Amino acid sequence: MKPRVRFAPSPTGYLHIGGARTALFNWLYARHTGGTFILRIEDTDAARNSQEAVEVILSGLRWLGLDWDEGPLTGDATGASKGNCGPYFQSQRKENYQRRVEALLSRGLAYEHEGAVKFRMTREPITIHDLVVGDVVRKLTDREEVDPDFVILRSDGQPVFHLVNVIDDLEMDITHIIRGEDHLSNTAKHIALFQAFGVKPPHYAHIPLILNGDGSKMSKRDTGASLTSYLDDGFLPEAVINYLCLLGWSPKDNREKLSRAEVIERFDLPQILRHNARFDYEKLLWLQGEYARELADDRFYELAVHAFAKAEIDTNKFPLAYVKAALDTCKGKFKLFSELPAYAGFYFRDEIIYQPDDAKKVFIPENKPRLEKLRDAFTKLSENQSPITFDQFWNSLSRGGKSLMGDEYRITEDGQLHILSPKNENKDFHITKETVAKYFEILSQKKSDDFKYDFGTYFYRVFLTIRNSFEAATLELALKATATELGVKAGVLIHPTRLAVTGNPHGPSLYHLLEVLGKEKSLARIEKAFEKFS
RNA sequence: GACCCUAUGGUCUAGCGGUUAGGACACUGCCCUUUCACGGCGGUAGCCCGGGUUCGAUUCCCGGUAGGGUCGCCA
Repeated sequence: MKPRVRFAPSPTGYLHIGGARTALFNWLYARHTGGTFILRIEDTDAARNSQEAVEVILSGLRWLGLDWDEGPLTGDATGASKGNCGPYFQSQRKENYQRRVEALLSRGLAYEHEGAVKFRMTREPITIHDLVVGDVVRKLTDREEVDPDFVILRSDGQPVFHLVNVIDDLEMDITHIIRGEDHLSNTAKHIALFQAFGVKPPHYAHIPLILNGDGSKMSKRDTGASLTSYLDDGFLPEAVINYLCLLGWSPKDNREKLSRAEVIERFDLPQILRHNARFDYEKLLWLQGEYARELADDRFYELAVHAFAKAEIDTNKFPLAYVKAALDTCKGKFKLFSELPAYAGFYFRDEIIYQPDDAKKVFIPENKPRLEKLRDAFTKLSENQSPITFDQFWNSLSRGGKSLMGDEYRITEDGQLHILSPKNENKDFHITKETVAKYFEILSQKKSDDFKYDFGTYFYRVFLTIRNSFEAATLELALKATATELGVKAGVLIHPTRLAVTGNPHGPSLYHLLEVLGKEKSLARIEKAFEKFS
């Protein structure tokens, strides 16, 4: 018999990233084995559930490309579905539960208690044969020793999770239950229920949980907990899928970037890891960059236009060829589509918006390994020569002219510790607006010393208008020649020009963006910038 | 409190009774480079602790510690 697996979320209004991975692993197992992937909505808590909340789940799974073979087609609990084991909403399966509970009652396996119905739970330890964790012997806890029985029907007549979960898995012929490890302890109850119904329990596979970057439990409020946030931030579903595969599962051959088909081929339950994994946003971002770079043009344009639209930039007002040419200069240069409006908005805006200076700051909290090292060192010193201040600590690091890690340190007045990377005077590659302002100044001085014309007018008119062609290659040659003529490095011309035209010290290739932007716009912006800066 | 799971650099992981403990992200040095990004070549950093088994333990066993989960008329 082919495996039948299911993803059974509760519609709470959002899809947890951990839930998405549970869905993914179920889906992968079904696709790998040629089995069936079922989506079931556990909406027993009527007060909390809504059609919108179900839609969030459906759209999330669709975005990830996790198609289900059986399950609802819309968020409407009474609406259409596919598959022979419906309905796939628990709110529509009440009679089944009632019937099953009555059977248990009549056989003395359950009993009424204060208006509710409780299941007579065995007091013996139950062994769970888990495909990931191995055999687990679950004993009763001290509280359960007092009363091992648990409620299966509330006093208001509503069935409880443990009951409905088991009944549906039973009636839907689920063969493998792949779910989060948070259910491992509960599994003993479920096995006991299956046995009470006279059925052999399905196979279990409990997968490790996803934790926050700091190792704490990822809860609803944590950033990145909701799948929707990845869609909103402009992530690609293939990047998210790939990353999720790598959390708690390994192809075991050092591959990191795997296509969907490759994962389906390799995926199996025994390779699932047994320990929880922390969510590493940086690594996801890396994969995002990998996939973003190799996006097919059509899809790239579509996503880019959408990203601009979200930032209220209407690219449709521009000729299609212009939009495409503009976007071509950006491809492979950014990772998240949410970055695009700030990165390339200058192509489509009349006014230049001077973007905030995003030069990298070397501030200790972003530098965890070192921070921990420093903390260790500080702790040791504090223990040995207490009391010690941060100043003394720093002095000890600097003793003999060498710092601990070969870097310079500085402690500010508020006690914050900063690391200053060694300065390299030969490098001016980290362009900030400050640097650019300096270049403007150099250019202004050139004007008074060497030229009798207004510099901005002179240089840019000559450089940009005298040429017949306004093409990237020509522009590059002309600019470099002019720099030589002026006796300055090319960067002294390049960076002010970039800032003038784009409003950003970083961006696409200057020559290419000038070509796309065109002579008129480029010149107008340059002149305006000279008024502003010089 | 009880029960259950887990433990390889900062993070995700590969691996093995004898290895120079491998890869990726991040960090970092150099090269390339107009910036950003990409790419190339390097670097820092790891087997949680204590016992036991063994000629030998990161690997097997036990204990501790730490992290996570569960013990609901939530799911």
